[in-house]
Parts: sequence; C-alpha cells; structure tokens
Amino acid sequence: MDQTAPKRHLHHWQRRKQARPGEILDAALALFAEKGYAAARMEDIAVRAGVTKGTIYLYFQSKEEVFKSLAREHISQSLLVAAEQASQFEGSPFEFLKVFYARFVELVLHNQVSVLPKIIIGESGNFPELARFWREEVIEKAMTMLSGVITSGIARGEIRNLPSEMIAKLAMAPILMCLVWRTTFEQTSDRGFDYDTFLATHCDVFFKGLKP
Amino acid sequence: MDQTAPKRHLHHWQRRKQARPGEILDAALALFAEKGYAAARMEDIAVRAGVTKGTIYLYFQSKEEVFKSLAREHISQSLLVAAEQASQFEGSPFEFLKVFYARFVELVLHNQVSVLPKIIIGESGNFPELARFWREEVIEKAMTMLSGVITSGIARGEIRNLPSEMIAKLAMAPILMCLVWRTTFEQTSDRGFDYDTFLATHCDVFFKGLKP
Amino acid sequence: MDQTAPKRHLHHWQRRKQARPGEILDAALALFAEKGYAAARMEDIAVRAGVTKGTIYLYFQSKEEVFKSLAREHISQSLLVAAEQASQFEGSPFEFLKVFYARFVELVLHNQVSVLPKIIIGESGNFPELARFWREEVIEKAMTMLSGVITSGIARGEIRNLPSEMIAKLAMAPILMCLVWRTTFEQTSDRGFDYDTFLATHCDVFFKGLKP
Amino acid sequence: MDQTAPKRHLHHWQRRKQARPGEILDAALALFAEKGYAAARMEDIAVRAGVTKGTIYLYFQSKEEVFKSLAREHISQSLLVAAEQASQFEGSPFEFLKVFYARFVELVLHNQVSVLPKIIIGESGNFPELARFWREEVIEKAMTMLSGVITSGIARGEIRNLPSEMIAKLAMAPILMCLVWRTTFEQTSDRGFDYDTFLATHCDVFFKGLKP
DNA sequence: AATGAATGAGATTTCATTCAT
DNA sequence: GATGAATGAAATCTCATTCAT
Repeated sequence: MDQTAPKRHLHHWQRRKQARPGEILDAALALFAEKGYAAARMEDIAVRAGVTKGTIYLYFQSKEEVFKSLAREHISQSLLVAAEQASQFEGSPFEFLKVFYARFVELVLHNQVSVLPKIIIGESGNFPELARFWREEVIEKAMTMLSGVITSGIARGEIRNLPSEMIAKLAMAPILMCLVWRTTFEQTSDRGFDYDTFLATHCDVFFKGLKP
Repeated sequence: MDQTAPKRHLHHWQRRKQARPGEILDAALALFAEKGYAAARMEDIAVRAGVTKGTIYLYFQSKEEVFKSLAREHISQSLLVAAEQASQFEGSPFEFLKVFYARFVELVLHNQVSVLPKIIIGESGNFPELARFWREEVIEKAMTMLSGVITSGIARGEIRNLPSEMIAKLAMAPILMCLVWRTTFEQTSDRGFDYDTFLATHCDVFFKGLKP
Repeated sequence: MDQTAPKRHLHHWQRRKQARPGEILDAALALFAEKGYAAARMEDIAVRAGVTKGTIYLYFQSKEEVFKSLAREHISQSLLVAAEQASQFEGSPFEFLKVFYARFVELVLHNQVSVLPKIIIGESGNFPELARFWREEVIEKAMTMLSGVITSGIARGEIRNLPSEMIAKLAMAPILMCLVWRTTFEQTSDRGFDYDTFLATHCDVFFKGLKP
Repeated sequence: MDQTAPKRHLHHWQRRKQARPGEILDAALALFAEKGYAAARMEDIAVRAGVTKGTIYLYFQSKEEVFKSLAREHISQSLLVAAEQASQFEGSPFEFLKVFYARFVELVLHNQVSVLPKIIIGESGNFPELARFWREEVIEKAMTMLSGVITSGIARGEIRNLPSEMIAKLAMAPILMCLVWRTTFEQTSDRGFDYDTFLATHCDVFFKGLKP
C-alpha cells in the first residue's frame, strides 16, 4: 500500500518493521551459538529479539529458514567484503597476510559472527547443504584469494615454489584454531588465549618457512 | 576383576552384558556425530546398537549420561595412549612431530573418534563441563607434551628461541583443520582433501620456520 | 488486580485464560478420584477439560503440580469458609453440630470435592507433604473448631466433662465414614447408604451420650 | 514329581518354595501401602521379598493378580476369624463391643494388615470388583455380625429401639477413623493419636447414648 | 503488524512382562 | 525353581507452528 508516497519521513515503527528481520537474526545467532540449533527455542529467540514467537513467523517461514538465512546473510557483510577488496592487493604477500590476520581479529574474532563457523560445524550433519554453501562461498573463496596471493608471491620470488593451495590452507589453520578456541573453550578457561601473539608468532614462523 | 573365580563358562547374556555398553557407545558416537546431540534419537542409537530403546537404560541413566560417557571414555584409548608413550621420546623434535602427525592420521583421523571433537565443539554450549574436561584432559595434555618437546628442541639448539606454548598451539592448528575438514566438509565436497600432503607441506614449512 | 484499567473488552482468549486453570483442575479432580494419581493420564484430563495435552502445561509445570494445586486450592472454598463463619457461633453445641453435619452433607458430600479426602488417603505415601498439609489445614482446623464448641458446651453445663479433643474426633468419625462410603463403596453397592438418617441417628445417640 | 513320597522331611528350599508366595504378598502389601498400586514396582516388591522380578511370575500371573490375591487372602486370617468366633457371643452387647474394639486394636491396628483398607480406598476406582469384594466379604459381614449383637441387645432391653444397621455403622466409624489416621496421617504427625483412649471415650459416650 | 493461547507430533523415559539360560 | 537381560507399549513433557483477535 501507499507505494507511491515519498518515503522521506518513516515513522518509528516503520523503521522497526524493516529492522525486525535483522534483530531476529541477531538473536538467533546468539542462541544458536549458545545452545546449538535444536536446543535453541523459538520462544527464546523471540524474547531476545524483543518480540513474541508469532512475530518471527511473519518474517521467516520456519526455524530452519531462520537458521539458513542466518548462515547465508552474515557472510557477505564481514568476511567477503574484506576479502574482495583485498583481492586487488598488490605488493608483498607477507604484508597482505599480516593485514588479513589483523582484519580477521578485528572484524570477525571479536564479533558476534565468530560463532557462525561453530554453528556450521555442529550442524553440518543436519544441514549438509549449508556446509556445502559455506565451503563454497566462504572457505573456497577465501582459499582462492589466498592462493592467488601466494601464487603471485611465488612469481615474485618471495615465496618458495610450494603448492599454493596447500599453503593457503596452512594459512587458514591458525584462524580456525582461534575461532574454535574462542567459541568453544574460552568460556571454561581461566587462562586467556592471546590471539594477537599467537598470530604474530605464526607469521614469524610461517613467513620464515615460506621464504626461499 | 574376576579375582574370585575361574568361571570359564559365562552365560551367553553375561558376555553380552559386558559388551553392550561399548556397543551402545559406538552407536551413539556415530549418531551424535551425524546429527548432533539433540537430533540423535535414542531409538536410532538403540537400533544401530542392535537393541531396543529400553536396553540403553539398563546401562545408562539418561541420554545425557550416554553422551558424557562417550566424551569421557573414548579419549584415553586413542589419543592419550599414543601421547603418553610418545612423551618419553628422545631425539629430534622434528622427528617427533613427524611421528606425531603420522600417528594422528593413522589412529584418529581415519577412525570413528575423529568425530568427537566436532561433537564437543557443537555441544560446548549445552555441556560446558565437557568442554572443560576436554580442554583439560585432551588439549592441554597434548599441549604440555608438545611444549616439552619444543622446549627441549630449543635447548638442543635445533629450534629458535620462541615461546614454546605458542609453537605447540601452532603445531596443533593443522590437526584441528584436518579434523574439521574431515567431519564437516568432506562429505559435501567433490575434491578430496589430501591430508598427508597437507601435513607434509606443513612440516616442510613449519620446520624450516622453526630452525635458527 | 485490574487496578490499572477499565479494559472493558477482554479478548475471547483472555477470558479463557482465566477460566482454564479452574477447568483443568476440575477435570483433574474427577480423574484422580476415578483412577488415582498414577493411573490418571494427562491426556484424559486434557480431554475432559476440553483442551489438549499441551495446554495443561501452559498453566501447570507438571502432573505433580496439577495434583498439588488441586489438593491445596479446593479446600478454602468449601470446607474452611463454612468452618470459619461457624466458628463465631454462639448457642447450643448440639445445634451447632446439627448445622455442621447438614452443611457437610450439602456442601461436601454431594459435591465433587468429596473425592479429595479419598485421593489424599490413597496418595499419602507418595505425597507425604500433602498429607501433612491436609492434616494441618483441614483436619486440625476442623478439630480445633469442634473442640472449641465442645469446650464451651462443657462450660455451659450442656456436655459432660470429657476430653474435648477426643469428642471432636468422635464427632468427625461419622463424617469420614460418609466420605469413604460415598467415594469407595457406593458405586459397587446396590443398596444405598442413607447419609441423612445415618447422621441423624448419630446425633441422637451422640448427643444423648454427651449430656450430663 | 515325587508325590508319593512321605513328606516328613522337607528340604530347606522346599519350605522356601511353599513360603515364597506368602513372602511375596507380604512384600507387596508393604509396597502397595507405601506407594499405592501403580507406583509400586515389581522390582521393588521382588527385592523386598528377597527374590528377583522373574520369580514373582512363577507364583502370580501378573501384578494385578498379586494385588487381588493380597486383598483377598489377608482377610480371612485376621478379621474374619475374630469376627466369626465372636458371632457366637452371648451376653451384654456392650461387653461384646469392648472386646471387639480391643481385638481390633490388637490384631489389626498394630499389624501390617491395617494398610489394606487404605489400599482398597485408594484403588477402588481401578479395581471396583475388589471394592465390591471387600464391602461384601469384610464390611457387610462385620455389619451383619454387629447388627445381630445390637438387635439382641435391643431384645434384651439393654439398648434403645433404634435401627440396628445404623448403630452397627456408627460402631464402625471410629474404627475407620483409627485406620485412616494410622495409615495416612500418623507418619507426618508429631503428636500421637491415642487410639486406646479414643476408643474408650467412644465406648463411654456411645454406650450411654444407646441405653434406654 | 503483532500477539499469545492452543495444538499435536514426537521425544525421552519407565516398567510390567518374557524367556533363554 | 530361579535368574536377569531384553523388550516395547505407554506415559509425561516439549516445542515448532498456527490462527483468531
């Protein structure tokens, strides 16, 4: 209705209306991370989103749909945006990796989205198509990007001639470790995990190991 | 046990009675890995174990108890046995790590137990005490062992003077990557993940990076 | 309640929401009386209350909670209200007892609540705290009230000097007999039990026995 | 087998064999009284009887059969024996009643069987035929006996001309009260119930009320 | 658009009963 | 005669989903 009207002055509740799906997904993200897909109740998600159960069904067909939206939406914003803009990078692959890790710590690790991989891991059995989606859309895109950087690094003579795909995977391993530690073991651990030092040490060893 | 008697002729069902819990745990391991804790039905576990629902309750108080037994029992056998016997290792730390990775591939990665970490990750929110147990009993023991090897490697002058705990974590990262890949992404992937080459490449780069 | 507002137009389901717990308790009363606590199925209670299983759990945490509510709620309305207003009675203790028995026949015996004592008796082993509650809240209150009337009757010279507590218990015995007969033996009996004549004969004999 | 043999020297286990059903019924009596029919588990009954679950089924077809045996067997021994021998009583009806109450206290009230009426009350809904059986075999026989005594008392001019059946019921009421108190409220009560004084006071009042 | 009472399929768990030993 | 492992029907309880308001 009223589609012709100038939308300059949105009422408060109109802004809410558009914000709702996002609020629900945020709530769902938190609860899926906390309890896993099955143990997260729609009621709890609703309460955390500040609505009632029924409202969720105005925006999503089912719990499964909430979950799938979540796993799909949240990617492009953080990881891929960063990744793509970085794909045009020109310069030292080591410099690139340092920035890449720094971005990861800043944008992902200390962010709500860091729980998504954990969710994907836990529910890969029940939602194989999501596992596939993530592998294709997130992991392999990241791998391709890293492979490209590695390959160009080899071409530039800065990196030994090693299979670039494997190197890309090795570059990802510490990131996975950070994510798993943060979302799985950090809460029950007394000693903290110094992610920055960990990644810095990795760079030190990894870069030295890669050089010709 | 069995200190009292020869008792050569155990009844058929006495032999079963001793075998049952193990059979049930094996079935549960498979199903929890496949579907996660919540989505795995007791009935399915029973069927896979070749019994009926009620039988499980002769040996375990509840589904939760099955899960906890599972997560606790299955450790010592595979990982820790290997780890401990290796802790008396004398020689090059690089040699040790190579053996360690080979053992891991052989005993864990291509074995049912490889799904346990995945389960722990997925259910850490619902069973925080298990996450803690795993961190303390599995991860930190492995870390301590690796730290020791690294430290002695540094003392022997074969490894640069770097924080050995961080190095130990870096040594674990590729293992985590293998486990996650195998249990989460392998089934929906067309191209295989060549774990051996991956770990070999890791050794190549990692060892070179560690040397003085 | 309702202090805040006029709210003249309650929704249909708001009215139901207030009525539901009572409807469920009535249904539960009937079924617990008929089959006992354990043999009464939640489904049957629901059907008799005109709802489905799940609905009961919107209002009560568990079957046990339904039972406890039942045993606690239903008292004050019938027995205690009558008892308390009678506690201010002034006049002949015999007159009082006659009215008391008449009230009992009218308000309790030919009423749903008459099954509650039977339920308490049958389940006292499983719910000892309820047996205690009933003894304290129903029986002992009634006894205290009757004792008071007897004592004042003795003071007035209308009753022999006998231990008033025992007399109170003797005054309750025929009531218990009526309740047990009605709820336990009446359905399988061909000849009826004439409660009015029974209590009248009791009064005849009891009163004559009490007089000096 | 061996039916022809002289049975003078029964083996120990043969005596057990014959004792078993009784031991099981005793155990069942205790458990039914404690928890009611439904909540009493066959396993618990077996354990208390010192046998295993399966053994019960050698002597009884089902749980229901155990219950029915129990409710039927235990009568003749205690109540009816006493009742019948008393039915030939000649003399003062008051004397008779005193002896009757004394016997009740001695043989029933401080005996395991005192829980039977409680069980019958609690399970009358599920086992109406047992309620009928008890009414016919226990209550009405007792009533008939008491009625006879009362009637003869009226004939002898010792009791006013009142409906003897009602008087018989009134004579039973305090007995019911004792039974219910003992089996339902005694365990959760701090003050004891002085059954002897209670019945003595009853006799005092009751007898005076009956006299012409 | 939002609510929340109601539903009912489906899960866990219990326990009377069976039967091979 | 006795055992006790195994069964499976049946109960309680949960929660995603619907729909009248």
